[in-house]
Amino acid sequence: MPESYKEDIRALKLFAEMEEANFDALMRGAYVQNFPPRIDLIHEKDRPDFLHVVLTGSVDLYSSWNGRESSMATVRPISTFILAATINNLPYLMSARTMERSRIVLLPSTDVRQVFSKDPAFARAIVTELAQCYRSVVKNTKDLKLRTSLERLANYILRQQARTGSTEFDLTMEKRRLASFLGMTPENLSRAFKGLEPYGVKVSSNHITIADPDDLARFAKPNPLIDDHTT
Amino acid sequence: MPESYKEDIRALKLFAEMEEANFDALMRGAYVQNFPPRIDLIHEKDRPDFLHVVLTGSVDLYSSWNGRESSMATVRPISTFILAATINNLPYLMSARTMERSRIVLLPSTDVRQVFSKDPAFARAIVTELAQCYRSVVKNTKDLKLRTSLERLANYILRQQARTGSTEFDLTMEKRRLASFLGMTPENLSRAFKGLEPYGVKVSSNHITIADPDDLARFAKPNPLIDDHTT
DNA sequence: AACGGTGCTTGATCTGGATCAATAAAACAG
DNA sequence: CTGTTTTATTGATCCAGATCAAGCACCGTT
Repeated sequence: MPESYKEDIRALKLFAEMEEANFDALMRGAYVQNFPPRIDLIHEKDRPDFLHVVLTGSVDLYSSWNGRESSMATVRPISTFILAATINNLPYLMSARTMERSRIVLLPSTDVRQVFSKDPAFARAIVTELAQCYRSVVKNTKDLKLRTSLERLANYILRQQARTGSTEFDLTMEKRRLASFLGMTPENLSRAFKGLEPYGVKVSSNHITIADPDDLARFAKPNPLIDDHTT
Repeated sequence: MPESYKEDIRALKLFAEMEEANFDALMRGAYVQNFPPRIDLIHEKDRPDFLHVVLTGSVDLYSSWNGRESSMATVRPISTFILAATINNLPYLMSARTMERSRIVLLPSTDVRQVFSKDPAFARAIVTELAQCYRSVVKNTKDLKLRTSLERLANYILRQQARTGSTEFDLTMEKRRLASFLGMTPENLSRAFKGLEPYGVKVSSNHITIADPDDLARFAKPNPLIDDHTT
């Protein structure tokens, strides 16, 4: 594996503090792979053979039941998925597919578990990471249970504004996937965008413009305990 | 603190493997408290002063936004809440109140974090615990996004059957709280119970009887990746 | 027993969002 | 480029579930 990839991975908080020797051991079994768009990487119920690290591109985590399907989260560079299954050696709860052309590192699960059990710094880093993941899912559940779909969309737009630091941005995923992620149908997302026009949200194709963020925020009532995914 | 409580706590997987000295240090700062029903223990947004351990009774974790409220989970003996906030020293995402008379141990967060950073066995146990918590919330999200309210209720009843090992049992919480937990209104829960009658579910007051579990399961289509909260 | 409070149920109505259907607009393959 | 497939939009309709409004059962208090 190219040295520069290793540096990218080592830069992650998760791997930053661990012992050099252990990191090397992890990297020895690792390999990189490039995937085209819409390729299934893992499938729920499978056993966690590898811990995945997204270097470029993006990955959609989704779940299915009884013929229905729902997008659960998007993984963007540089970060890992799905850590919890790997650590506890239990079946994946979600499937993963590339959203675009993506470069992904595969770390054998057995290696990860082995290093985890002998490197305290790595174990502690995993704790922090998992705690953050847990908190993100809780926030997402609050979003789903406490808000209407229009409110969820409004807050999603405000989060994107915060992320990009601009009142104008492009959607990072196709609308049907955004709809699924927000727990609604594509038709309804279309109408929801219309429903936010009175609050100054303009949509053309996948480009969003927010005329007056304060106006939108008065409607959306964003809350760090739901919308700030950094804490 | 009575010695027997310490033993109860030590019996938890979370504390079982840690060094004696560290466990003692944790227990030195700990104290037990008895709470009447419906007492608020912690409030979302507060800082995590204590890791809580429920010894007896039960605790409801709930969240609020914009005047709305929703039950997120129930904590039963013997287990801890809310670990993630304590470890990362970040504000609680959920509030907690006793559902009935409850005995609860309070462990100062600073002690927990201190022991966490010097006891590898404890750190590893926390990883396992957090990974499990994470997976539970993901399962809950799948339940919410992939199922109708009737299906959620049907699967909830089947989970209770599995938990109690009997086709007859009493609901462990009042119906209004169950409704909130399942993401519906009390009125709708009432009607949902009626809607399950054709599948052999009998309800009288808070007592549930399942005439034919297979019949109910054919409708509910339970799935371990959503309904088995032990893995 | 009478009282007031709270939670549960039931009916009537309303509405947010899903579904169905049709068209338009992209994205893609050959 | 052309035809094909997928996605997005829009309108019409439908339905699950929320809300509103009584009435009822239960429960602890006096």
